[in-house]
Amino acid sequence: MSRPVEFDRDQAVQKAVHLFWQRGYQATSLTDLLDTMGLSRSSFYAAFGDKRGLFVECLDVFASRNQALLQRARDRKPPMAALRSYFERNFGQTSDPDLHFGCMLVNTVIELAAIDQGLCDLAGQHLKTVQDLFEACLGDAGAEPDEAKQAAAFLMMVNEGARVSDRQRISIPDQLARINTAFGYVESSIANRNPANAQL
Amino acid sequence: MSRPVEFDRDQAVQKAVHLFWQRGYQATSLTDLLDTMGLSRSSFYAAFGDKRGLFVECLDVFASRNQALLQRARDRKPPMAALRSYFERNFGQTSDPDLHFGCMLVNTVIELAAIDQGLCDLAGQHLKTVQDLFEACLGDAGAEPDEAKQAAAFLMMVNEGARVSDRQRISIPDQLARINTAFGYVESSIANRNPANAQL
DNA sequence: ATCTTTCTGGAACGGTAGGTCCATAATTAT
DNA sequence: ATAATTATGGACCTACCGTTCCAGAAAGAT
Repeated sequence: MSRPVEFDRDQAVQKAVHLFWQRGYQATSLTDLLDTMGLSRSSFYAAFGDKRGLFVECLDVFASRNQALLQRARDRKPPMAALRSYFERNFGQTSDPDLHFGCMLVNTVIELAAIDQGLCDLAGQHLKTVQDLFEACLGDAGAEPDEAKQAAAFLMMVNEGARVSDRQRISIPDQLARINTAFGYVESSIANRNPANAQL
Repeated sequence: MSRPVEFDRDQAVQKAVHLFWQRGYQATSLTDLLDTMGLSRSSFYAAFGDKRGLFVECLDVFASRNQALLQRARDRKPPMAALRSYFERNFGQTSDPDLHFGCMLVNTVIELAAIDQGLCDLAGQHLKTVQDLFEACLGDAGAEPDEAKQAAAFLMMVNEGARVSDRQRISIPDQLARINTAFGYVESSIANRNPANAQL
C-alpha cells in the first residue's frame, strides 16, 4: 500500500560511512550527508531519526565489516598471516593515495572522548571485539592463554598507533616497517616460550 | 604609554591548552575559551588574531612542554628509564581520575587530518621531534644507529596507540602492562644484538 | 478513476558559530 | 588637568548548524 521508498538504504549508509570515516562526526554536516547520500531532509529524518542515530548505524556497519574482514582472513590463512593482513590493510593495496582515513573506530574514540561518551564507548566496545579476535588468532598460533591475552592487548595498542600514523600520511614503506617490527617481536616471543611451534 | 593589558597572556594560553587538549579544536567554542581564559572578545582578537591562531600557539606550547619533560628525564635518569617515564606519564601518577586527555598532538592529527591539513601537519612535525628524542635515548642505551631509528619509529607508534587507549579510560594497570610489554620487546632486542650492554 | 497512505522537496525555525565594530574606560605623558 | 593612546565590554553581523513542518507528488488498493 502506498508509495515506496525511493532510495537504497544500504547504499546510502555506505556513503555515510565513507564520509564520517573521512571527516569525523562534527565536521560532517547534515548538508554534506544529504548531498552524498542523495536524499532530502525529510527522507533522512524519516529513515534515520537524526544525525547521531545515523552515526551509530555507521559505526556498527564499519565495525562488522572490519570484523568480517579479519574473520575471513582467519578462515583462509595461517593465524599470524591473517593477523598481519589486518594491520597491512589500507597501507599496501590501496590505489587511491589520499585514502588514509585510519580506522573509523579509533577516530571516533579520539574525537568524541570528551564530547559524547556514549559514542566513544560504542566505538571502544567494537575495538574490544576486534581485540578478542586478535586473542583468538594468537591462540591459533600456539600462544598460551595468558600470553595470547597480553599480546592481543599489545597488538590493539599497535593497531591504534598504526591508524594514527596512517592519518599523518607517513610513507607506506615506513608504516609497513613499523608493523613488521611489532610482529617480529610478538612472533619471536611466542616461538621462544613455546619452541614446539616452529610454524606460525 | 597608555593603558596596559589586564590579563596574564601566558596564563590565559595555559588555560586554552587545557581546554583544547580536553575537547579538541572544533568542539571548543570561542565562548568556552573566553569564559575559561577570562577575557572579552575584543581582547581575544587583539591578542591572538583568531581561534586558529590561538590553537597554533597552544600546539606549540604543548609540544615544547612535552619535549622538555622527556629531555629533563633524559638528563636525570638512565636512558631506558627516561623513555619509560615518558610513556607512563598521565597513567600512574595523575590524581584526577578523569584527566585522560591522551596527547594533544595525537588528538589533533586524528581530529583535523581531513579538516585542516596545516594544523595536522604541525602536530605531526611536533610528534616527529619527539620521535627524534626517542632515537637519541635509544642511542644512549647502546642501540646501533639503524636499530635506534627503527625502534624509535616503533615506539612512536606505541605512544600513539597508548594515547588512544588512554582516552578510552582503560584501566591503568592494563595500560601499564601494555607499555611494559612493548618495552620488554625493545629492551631484549637491544640486549640480544649487543650483549655488551647489560645495563640499560 | 478515486481514495488512501506514504514519501518527498523545500521553506522556515531557533540557536549558535566565529568574527567585527564602536563607544567607553583606563592609563601614561605632558 | 588635559590630551593621546590603547584595552575593554557588549551589541551586532552574517552564515550555518540540526531539526521541524507542511503542501504536494507518487504509488498501491479498490
